[in-house]
Amino acid sequence: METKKKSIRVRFAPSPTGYLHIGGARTALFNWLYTRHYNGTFVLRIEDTDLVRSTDEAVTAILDGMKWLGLDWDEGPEKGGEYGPYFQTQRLNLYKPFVDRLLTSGEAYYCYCTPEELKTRRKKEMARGKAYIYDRKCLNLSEAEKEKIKREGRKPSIRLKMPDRKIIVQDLIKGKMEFDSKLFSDFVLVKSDGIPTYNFAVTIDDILMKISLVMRGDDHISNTPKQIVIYQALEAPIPDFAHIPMIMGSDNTRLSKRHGATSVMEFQKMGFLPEAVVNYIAHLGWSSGTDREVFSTAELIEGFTLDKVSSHASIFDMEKLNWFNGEYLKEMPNEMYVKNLTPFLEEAGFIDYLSDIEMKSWLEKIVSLMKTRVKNFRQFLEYGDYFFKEDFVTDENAEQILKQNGVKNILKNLVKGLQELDSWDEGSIETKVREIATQLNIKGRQIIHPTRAALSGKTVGPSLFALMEVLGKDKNIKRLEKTIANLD
RNA sequence: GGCGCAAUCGAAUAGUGGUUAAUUCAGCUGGCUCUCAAUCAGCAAACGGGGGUUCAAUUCCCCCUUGCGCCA
Repeated sequence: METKKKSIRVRFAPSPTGYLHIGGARTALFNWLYTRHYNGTFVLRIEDTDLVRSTDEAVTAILDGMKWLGLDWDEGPEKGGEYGPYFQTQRLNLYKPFVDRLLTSGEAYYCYCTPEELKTRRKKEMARGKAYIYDRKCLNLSEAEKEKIKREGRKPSIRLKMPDRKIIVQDLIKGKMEFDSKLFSDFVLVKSDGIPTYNFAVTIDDILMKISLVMRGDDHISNTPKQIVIYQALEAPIPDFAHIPMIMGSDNTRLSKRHGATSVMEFQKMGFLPEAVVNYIAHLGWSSGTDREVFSTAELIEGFTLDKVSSHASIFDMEKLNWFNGEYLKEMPNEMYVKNLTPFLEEAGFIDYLSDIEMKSWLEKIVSLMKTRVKNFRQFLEYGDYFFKEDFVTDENAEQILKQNGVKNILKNLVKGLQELDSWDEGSIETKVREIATQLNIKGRQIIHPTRAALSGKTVGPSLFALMEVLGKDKNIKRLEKTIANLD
C-alpha cells in the first residue's frame, strides 16, 4: 500500500511480577495479530527493573502463557535478536549516553532533594489545596550551593526539565488527546540509586529497539505525554501509539482473582483450548465487522486492524468463553478430542494411562456421547465421571427418581431381562428395555429414568441405551444390583 | 483532589443525520426427544441525562452524571 514500507516493529513488554493474566494476554494477542497481519516484527521485552517484585518464576509463567496461546515472538527471551538484550535489567548500561545527552543539552538536571524534603513540601502544597508540582529548587541552585550539597555526599536523582507546551498524542484508537505539560512535574528520569524510572527506561528501550507502534493497555495513557517529551528532548522519532481499552470483571471493576480465573494457564487447567481463548479474547474490544464469531487464528490475523478495535472497556464473560470452547470442541475429531482429554482423565485418576487401541476406541465412543453436552474438559470430568469409576455420587435429583414407588421392582425386572440379553449393542438394548416396559405395562420413560439414575447417578446425560452399551453388560448389572440393594 | 479515557439490550459487538436499531452469548417459550445437551422456530431486551446545531440527532458539539485509569 505505502510507497515506502516502514518496517513495522511492535512489542509486548510485561513486568514479571506475576503470571500472564487475561488482560495482558489480550494486549499480547493484539500486538501479535497486528504484526502477523502487517508482516511486522513482534518483540517480547521483559521489564524487570522492579527488582523487588520481579521473579524468574513469573518470567517463565509469562513465556509459558504466551506459548500456550500460540503467540510466538520474533525477538526476545530464548530467541535473541539484534536489538537485545531483551531483559530490562540487562540494559541498564544502555541508558547512560541518553542521560548524558539530556544533561548536556540542559533538558535534564540533577536534583539533590531528599524524599523527606519533597514530602514536606508536597504536604504544604496539598494543605493549600494544590496539586504538587516539583518546584525546581535544584534547577535554580547556584554553583556554590551545588558544590556544598555535593560535598555532603548526597546522591542526586535526575529530572527532566518539562517544557511548557501542549502535548498532543494522536492515538490510533482513542484519537487526538491533549495534555498540558504545565500539569506535569519535572519528573524523575533516573533515581538516586542510578536505576532509570519506568517512563525513561521504556522510552529508551523503544527508541533503541526501533519500535514503530506502541500498543498497550489504556491504563498507560497518562504515561504517554511524559514519554513523548523524552522522545522530543532526545530528538528521536516518535512512534505511533494505540491504547487498547481494559478488560473488567463482571462487576465492572478491575479484573482480579475474585472474578474467577484470570491467569491464562488457569484456563488451560480448566480444560479450555488455546484457540478458543484466543478467539474469545480477540472479540473483547475487537470486532470482525461481520456476523461471524468463530474464526481460525489465520482468519483473525487476516481480519485484524486497529480501526476495528473499540475504545471502551469490556467485561470478561466466562459463559461466552465456554460457548466458544464448546464450539471448538464440537468440531474437533474424536481422536484428537481423546488426545487432548487424556491428561485430564489421568490427573483425575480416571485412567492410568492410555494403554491400548481398544481403550482409545472406547474413549472415542464416550467422547462422541459427551461432545455436545460438555463445554470444557473439566465439565467432562464432572458430567462423565460414571464412565470411569464406581463410586460416583448420586445427586439429589437422581435420588428422588430412585425413591419413587415401584422403581425397585422395575429395576429387578430389568436386571433379569438384561441378563438374558446375548448381543450388547444400543439397538438390542433398547428393544429389550422397551419390551420389559411393555411387559410391566409402564411407559418407556418410567424405566429409562430410574435406570439412568442408577447407572450414572444423574438425571441428565447421553441417550440411555448408548450409555448402557458403552458401559458394558457387567457394569450395568452390577450397578443396577447395587442400587436395588440400597433401596431396601 | 488533579489530569485523562469511556458510555447502544444483562454481556460482547454492528450500525445510521431520516432504519421495524442488527448479530452472537446468556435468559424465556415452543418443536424434536428417554433426560440433558445439540438442533430448529419464536419471544423479550438497548441508544445514561440535559442543552444546543439541524427540517430531522442514537449518530455532530457542549455540559452533567456515572464508570474506569493514571498521578498524588
